[in-house]
Amino acid sequence: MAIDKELLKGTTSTLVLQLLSRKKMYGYEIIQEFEILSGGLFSFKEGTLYPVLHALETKGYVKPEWVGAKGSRQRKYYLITKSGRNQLKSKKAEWQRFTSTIEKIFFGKEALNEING
Amino acid sequence: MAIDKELLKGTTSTLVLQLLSRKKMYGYEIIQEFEILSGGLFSFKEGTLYPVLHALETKGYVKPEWVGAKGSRQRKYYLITKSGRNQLKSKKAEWQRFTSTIEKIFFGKEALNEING
DNA sequence: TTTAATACCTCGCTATACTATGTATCGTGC
DNA sequence: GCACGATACATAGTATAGCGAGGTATTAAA
Repeated sequence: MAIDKELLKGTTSTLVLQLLSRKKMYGYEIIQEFEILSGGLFSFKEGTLYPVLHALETKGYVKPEWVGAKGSRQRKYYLITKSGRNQLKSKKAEWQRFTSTIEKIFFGKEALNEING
Repeated sequence: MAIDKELLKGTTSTLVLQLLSRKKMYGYEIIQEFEILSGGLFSFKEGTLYPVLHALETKGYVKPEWVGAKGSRQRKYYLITKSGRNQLKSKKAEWQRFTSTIEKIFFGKEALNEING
């Protein structure tokens, strides 16, 4: 298995990193944004997202930043790190290798993004 | 989650059905064929494939057929059923919806197979 | 005859995503 | 003022996929 087998199970962490690569966001905001971006096709549940964010933090890919006036609602914003950007780039490349291969098997042709890209 | 969440975890069953849609095959042969088709990018382990084949059989998507002269090596060939072909078609469509969405998020464009296909 | 490849199988482990639940703040309507 | 839904964080328990490790047996090659 030259490709990370985890890719088979999910792209959750990579999707989260992708969103954070554009702007810092807080958990609840990420959940809503995915709902919109996917056109309702899929959504992240809280029980999925928060542990993922904590795991990304542990690995040093994101850094949290509490924002909010004292005594008011606190929002935990996450910022992607340099290491996180490297990880994102690597995982997206892996995604393309994986999907290219699946497309070839499913539809009997080279992946279009290799022909055209 | 309008899309089957299982897709996030794996495309294994669908890949197996895809191979069986072309010709009947036996387990060990499927493992070797995937190794070749994926160019060594990934492979199915026996601990994964055999349970998958049994699950597909339980669902009625494939039917087993023992082949081999009496007293000689027996090979358990699997044949895809009509129901299995319907499932395959449905799952491949689901795969395309899913990857289109991910591509859009990752690379900020409509999936190429929608633009060109 | 020993070894590697072929060919089938199952048990237990790990990791992911989900459900359910808990806590607390904020905005709106009455 | 307060009830209620939306916002915002979090964790515990559950289900399941894929894998590692092990088992059995046949066949071919050294």
